[in-house]
Amino acid sequence: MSSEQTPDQDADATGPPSGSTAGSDAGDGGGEDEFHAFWADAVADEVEERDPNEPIVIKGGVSPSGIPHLGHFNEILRGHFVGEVLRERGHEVRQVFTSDDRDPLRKLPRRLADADWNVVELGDVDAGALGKNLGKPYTAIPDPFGDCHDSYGEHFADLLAGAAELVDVPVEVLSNTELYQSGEFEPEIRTILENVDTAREVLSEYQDSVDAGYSPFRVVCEECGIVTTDVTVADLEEGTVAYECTGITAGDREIEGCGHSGEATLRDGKLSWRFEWPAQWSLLGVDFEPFGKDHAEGSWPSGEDIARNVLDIQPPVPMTYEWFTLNGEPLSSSAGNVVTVPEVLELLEPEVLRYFFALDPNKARDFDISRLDQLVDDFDRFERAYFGEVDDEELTRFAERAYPFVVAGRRPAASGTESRPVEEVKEDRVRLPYTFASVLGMVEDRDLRVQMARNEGHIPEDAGEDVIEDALARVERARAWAERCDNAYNYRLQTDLPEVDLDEAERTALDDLADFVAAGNDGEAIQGRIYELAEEHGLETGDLFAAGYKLFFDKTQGPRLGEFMGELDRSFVVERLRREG
RNA sequence: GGGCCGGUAGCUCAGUUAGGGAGAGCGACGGACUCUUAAUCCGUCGGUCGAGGGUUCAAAUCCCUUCCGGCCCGCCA
Repeated sequence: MSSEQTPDQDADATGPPSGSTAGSDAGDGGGEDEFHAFWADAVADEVEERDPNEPIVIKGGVSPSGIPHLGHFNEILRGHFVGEVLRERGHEVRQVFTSDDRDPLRKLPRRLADADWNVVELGDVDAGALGKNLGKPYTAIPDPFGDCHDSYGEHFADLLAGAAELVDVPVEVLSNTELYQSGEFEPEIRTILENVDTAREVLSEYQDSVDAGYSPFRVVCEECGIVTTDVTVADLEEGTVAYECTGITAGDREIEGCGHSGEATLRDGKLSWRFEWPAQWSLLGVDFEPFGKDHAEGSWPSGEDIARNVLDIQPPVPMTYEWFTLNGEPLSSSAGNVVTVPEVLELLEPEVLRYFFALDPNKARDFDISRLDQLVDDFDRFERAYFGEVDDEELTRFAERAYPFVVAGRRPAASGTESRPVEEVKEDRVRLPYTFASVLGMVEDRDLRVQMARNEGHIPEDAGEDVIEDALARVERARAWAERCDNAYNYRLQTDLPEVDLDEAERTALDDLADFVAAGNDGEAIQGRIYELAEEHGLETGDLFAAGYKLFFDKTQGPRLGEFMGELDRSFVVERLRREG
């Protein structure tokens, strides 16, 4: 489970899959542990050791508290890779994702996103109306963007599911609220309430505040709608509880209750998180669940205990993932340090993003947008390693195993819930180096981009049209990256003559250069000629280059000028050098 | 205070499962291309493997201690 408010998690770390780290070295299976180059295989081993029933159930979950961001994708993609490995081993796998949407809204997020991922500030919606819903379940709060969804909770759960589909991970989203309302959760709630003394005893070992008055079940007040905690069992046989709406504590502030006293059924409330999580395992038969490191020392140990000693089930195989940072800072919805999946997919291919999550979950990583070129380069190298083109044994072992899962996601089939793999491994695929792609992004013309790529040997002569099209797709993304970061690749060939202020020597030098270009010399020759002309006209080379850059890019720096001009239409270059248009 | 996870080159990271050569990419620097101008190619530099101790013929890897960072041990996810 990932979380809602806090600096959200994300990183990765295979936690101590129960078997691997701590515990079980003493166990039976010594010797059968195989080395795996891909962590998902090691996790899959552990899942298989449980002798799970088919289908194997992999779960994740999150509170739909606000904009789904990249951190939440640990929850989805870590499970996805394990699921894919298990499928490959012949198992039937069901990957579900609970929207923990009966959780109460504890504070208003600073920013929201509409159904099309447009991020808006809290002030752009009716914050006052939204603020009246503190303490109420997400599914009991109106969609802040009007009627696009039935509730706040559904709005953000839907965004998350949509984002998962963008990276070809189909997840089955289950609403907690529905599980409660439909009565599906009742058996677990009953078991816990029937054994409430044991339940308290178990949890009290992990939480000091648990005393004889603690109720694992909370009720949504029929009067004011908040999730209140002052609950006592009235008649378990009838399935009713009594409550008094005394309010709840949300972070540093108290949400006042209305004081109403009433009775409610087991469908009208929710289990506290520490019980809800194991109850989900029980109800859904969960075999594997990844979670952020915040849970590793908190709710996981108590959940495991509750599963065994209150619900009498075997807890799932756990996996802790480390959180990652964004641009060197913790992800934080409140501080605004978040990036969404659609945003990221404007900058790189889905498989590169999937690759990021295929790396060791146990290591905290930084998702640094200013250096995405490095991530993409790493992915390209990883890809080449799969095809045996990299002299690196370790990387090759990892790539041979993980690459097919990284490039091949799944999409729902036309009917039913079965999914199918997409994106076959393509051997003839051309990947333009990312920074080179951003150089191509300086020009608009598609044919010119192709020609430049061919000249540099990045596109083979025999490349088919579809291969070229695929390769060019990266140019738009690299272009978007250069613009977003406004970095050394953010130059744009100016279609109209920029305003330039040149001195006499510069003008004559440029005129001479125009003649040289007009005579049909190629890019390399032009590049050389610039140096000669600078000398002949008593100019600093830097000044002449700057004049050239000014003419073509309206900046004082740019890519290798001569070669670049050599790629362009000759008459255009000549005209531009003569400041004629 | 207790616990979990990390710490390997300027940067991003492999390598720790099972002890034996300290590695890659990028960057930087140098060079080539008539050329100081971010796309190509060649080369070089670059690390007390956070620190200290122990075990061992041999430790980045195992053990102990310790420093730094993140997280948990309240709430909540």
